[in-house]
Amino acid sequence: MGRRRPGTPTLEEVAARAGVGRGTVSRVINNAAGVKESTRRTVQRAIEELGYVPNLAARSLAGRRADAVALVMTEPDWRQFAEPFFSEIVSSLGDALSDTGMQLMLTLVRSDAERQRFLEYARGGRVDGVLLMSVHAGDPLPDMLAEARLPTVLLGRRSGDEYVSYVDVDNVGGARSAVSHLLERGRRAIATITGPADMYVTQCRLRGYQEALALAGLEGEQTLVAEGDFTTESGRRAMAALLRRHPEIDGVLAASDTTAAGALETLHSAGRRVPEDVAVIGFDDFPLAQRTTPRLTTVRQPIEAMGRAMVRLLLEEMEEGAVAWRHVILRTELMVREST
Amino acid sequence: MGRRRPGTPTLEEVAARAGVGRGTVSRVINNAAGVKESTRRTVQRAIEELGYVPNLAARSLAGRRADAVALVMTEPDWRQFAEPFFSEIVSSLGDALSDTGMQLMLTLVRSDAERQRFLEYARGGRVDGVLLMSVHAGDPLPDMLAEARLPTVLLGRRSGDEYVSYVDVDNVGGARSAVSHLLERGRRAIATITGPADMYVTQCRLRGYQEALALAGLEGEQTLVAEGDFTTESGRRAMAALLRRHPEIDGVLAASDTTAAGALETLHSAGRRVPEDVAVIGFDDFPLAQRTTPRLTTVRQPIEAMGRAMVRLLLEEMEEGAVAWRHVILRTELMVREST
DNA sequence: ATGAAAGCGCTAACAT
DNA sequence: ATGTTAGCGCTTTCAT
Repeated sequence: MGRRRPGTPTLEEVAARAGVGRGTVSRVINNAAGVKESTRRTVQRAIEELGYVPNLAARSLAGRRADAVALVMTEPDWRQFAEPFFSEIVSSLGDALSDTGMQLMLTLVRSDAERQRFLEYARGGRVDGVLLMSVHAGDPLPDMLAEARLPTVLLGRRSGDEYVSYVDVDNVGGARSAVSHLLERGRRAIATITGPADMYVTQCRLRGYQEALALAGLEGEQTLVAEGDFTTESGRRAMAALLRRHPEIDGVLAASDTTAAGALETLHSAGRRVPEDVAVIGFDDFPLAQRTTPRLTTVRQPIEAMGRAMVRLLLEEMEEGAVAWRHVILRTELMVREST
Repeated sequence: MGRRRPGTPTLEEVAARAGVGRGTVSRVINNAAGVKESTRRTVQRAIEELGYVPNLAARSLAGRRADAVALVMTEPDWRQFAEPFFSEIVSSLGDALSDTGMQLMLTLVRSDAERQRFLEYARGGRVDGVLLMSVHAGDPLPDMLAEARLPTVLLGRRSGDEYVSYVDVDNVGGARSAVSHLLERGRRAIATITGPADMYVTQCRLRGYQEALALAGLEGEQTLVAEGDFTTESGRRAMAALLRRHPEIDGVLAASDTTAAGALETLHSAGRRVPEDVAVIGFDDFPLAQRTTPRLTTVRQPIEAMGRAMVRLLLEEMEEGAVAWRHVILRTELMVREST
């Protein structure tokens, strides 16, 4: 195939035009020290006049770096994509990366074939590191990347003994404090709508939920637990099922912002008043959902900090050549807004 | 910075191990014809044993192609991201590209700085072509890419005389047939919730809406038009405003699936029955929304075909070196499901 | 401070 | 059918 872009000036032509060596031009475009101010300007003018743009393939080859990192979504059905959580994370990663001069590229891995393709792409040196979102328990991609010694950082972990570098939040603690909060306010029939059962984050939050109940001397009933998948629709469905089984429910811990929104809709339709009859706590509470269905209490995840931490870990791994894994667990915070 | 991955075997080492020349190895990894089956296997064994992976930077440099295309979102506030339409398009692009062996990478351009960064990235040869989604009227990125002679295909156009290659649908016709359909069923007070006013797609659909009314001898009132931004929330808000101004509304044309969903929610809350009191038609109707709020009639966009067409145009431009622009306008289809 | 030169790992054209 | 060779455009010593 004849994919090519002819007529692109090279560094050599710039050097010729500026009457300097190629090394000097290289130093100029990389802002390296040790170039006389006057020559720097001469070179810069030549660059402008020729409309020179560095060839990144050549730079990669010579410099052995890609100046790009991939953010991979392995979500098999990626309705997750639509989560405000997801876009907030992407935003914060973009911000954190913008200082480093690296490009962030999103990649979707929906099948084994795509997983393989991405692996070749990454091992081929097109990215310097990989960030992974929403990893499910059995996902082999982190291991494949680790084996290839590619700097890799997960958002969340696949299990309690995850080794690959990750940034996670204290999900057990977050869930526990949310449920404890409800119990202190006198709620007794507290249900929970979880995320996908094969995600560690789900298990952690469930444990927090159960621990809080146990602390209060209550024993969690299996029928007060409904599985969702972080979407609004799953929140609606799960809430409806819970109400059918337990009309007496007076508190709910939801897996996410959007799940909580779905649950609230169903509660409203069923004529329940919120929070008078039923209090709902979810993880995070984004502006859009707030406008629709304001809640008073949420478990807040420090999304900005999560993005920054992921980038920091990745840079550290890149720096030293992926010889060690690092783990960061950030605190969640129970956020209570006073009703107005 | 010490970003590097040492110990990666090269093609040369593979050649040595297999006892062949580098050319032969190159032919094998590229599945080129003209290699004896026995040597091919010898080489393949050497590749396996060494765990060889081609260096893509070197390949790019020598072959002058990146084997990757970027899908760029320029949406300044990218709640669009959450649209099923968006994920469907990405899916169809992924499918269409998977045959070509090219990587699809999503890129977000949220600011001028990011626009510039992406431009350097693309001009630097990291992608062979660029796909652009949801371009607003004044977006300069398509022109910048065109000037750099980068194969580029837009989804939708910035105006009626767009020149850069694009794939669009017949928005005027789609909107017109939807409104005509409503008129034929006896509706008279038909409102519309549009997309952002600075998008050509919005103007086209509005024109279709007005044309249908004019054909029926009605004159469209300005107050029957409300601006949204494709989101569910904007659908709710706009519908509420419309109902306030025109309680007699008996038909609505919505900008999208999600906008329609929002409008339907508001209608339900207001005690209106759908479609007995008010009929709602939107562009597209995705499974998720269907479950929540089934509608009977939609304007269907051929999303699969749109993705395929975009990839085809891009490949053609790449083939010939971006010497011509191509435009494709796909038909929309009014889809009437019989109520059950 | 700057120029010259040696690669980086691959593809493709040219030999054989 | 396969080996050889000349780049691709840049970064990075090493001289000067």
